[in-house]
Amino acid sequence: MTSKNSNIEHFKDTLQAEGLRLTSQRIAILEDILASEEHRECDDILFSLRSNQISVSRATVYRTLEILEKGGFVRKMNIGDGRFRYENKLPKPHHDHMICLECGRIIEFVDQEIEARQVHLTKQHNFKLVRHIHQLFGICEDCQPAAANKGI
Amino acid sequence: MTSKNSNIEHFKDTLQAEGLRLTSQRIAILEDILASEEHRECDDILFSLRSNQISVSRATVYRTLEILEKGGFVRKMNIGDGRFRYENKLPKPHHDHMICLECGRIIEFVDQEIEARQVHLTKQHNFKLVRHIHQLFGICEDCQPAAANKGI
DNA sequence: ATTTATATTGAGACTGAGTCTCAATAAAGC
DNA sequence: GCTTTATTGAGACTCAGTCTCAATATAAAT
Repeated sequence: MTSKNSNIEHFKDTLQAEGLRLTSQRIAILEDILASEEHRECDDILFSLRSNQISVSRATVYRTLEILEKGGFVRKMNIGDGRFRYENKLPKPHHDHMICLECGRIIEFVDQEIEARQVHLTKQHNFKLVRHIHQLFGICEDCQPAAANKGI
Repeated sequence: MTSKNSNIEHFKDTLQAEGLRLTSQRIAILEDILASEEHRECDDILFSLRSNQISVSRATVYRTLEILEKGGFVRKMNIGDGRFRYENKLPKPHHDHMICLECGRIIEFVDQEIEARQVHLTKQHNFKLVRHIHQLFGICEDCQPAAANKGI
């Protein structure tokens, strides 16, 4: 609980620095995200809150996710299916994602060689690298038998 | 013109193989895409056609882009801003993109080391790699003075 | 503890990219 | 040319996400 409370404290500081207020909805949303290791979309978070008897509007979830993203609490990601996913960013070092086209499972990966090549390549073009997206789409181990049956 | 005609022939074959028809709209859309090296969204293509006195509906552009993508004539890409871009894929080897956050300019790149690492990493997870997205976001050479003024 | 100023919330209207419907039209094969 | 059936265009529709605004809640001041 100590680390959870320290996260809430950190959040409170972030809000104060922006002249924003600490509300019960914002705390509930942050706690829900801290308690999950998944890459969830807005409605997943909304339904998770509801399953804990916490009623928050969809608009507030979106608004809070934006604040959390800016504060570095949450990572917003786009896997190209038209909906954004959000993951708890706090305990995690940088990583990218493998995404199973069959089941949607997300596997995290990092590779220092790739990271280094990115820096090298952008320098070559005198391009100032700010962030990157690297997503590997395919079929995860568990889905390969099923995918083979469908002829994929 | 020979290569253009051969592309149209190739398109015709692709359509026939699927029981689809060669229409003036489909040809016009393909020709417009073949004539451009840019990464354009649907409306860019629509307006480009209109500027050549060719009237096609937005629905037909979307429908044709889907056929062209499946046939390997066009690459559909998502840079995370909510709109898909389409690029002429025919003359090009595989590449990924650097995207300027200031001006939207897109620089293409390839790196064999990165390609090899992707294969290696997915093998480690027994993940069957189908395709990937690798996008480097930042500030291009031309925009760096302007971006510096804004404090980026 | 009350009051005050103002940030936040919820409900639902709205937006915008992209998809779908369906009657009218146009390819393709005969 | 005739017939069959794929295609088109116009606009309705979808869906994720944003915006509006009156009602409410927070934080600071008193």
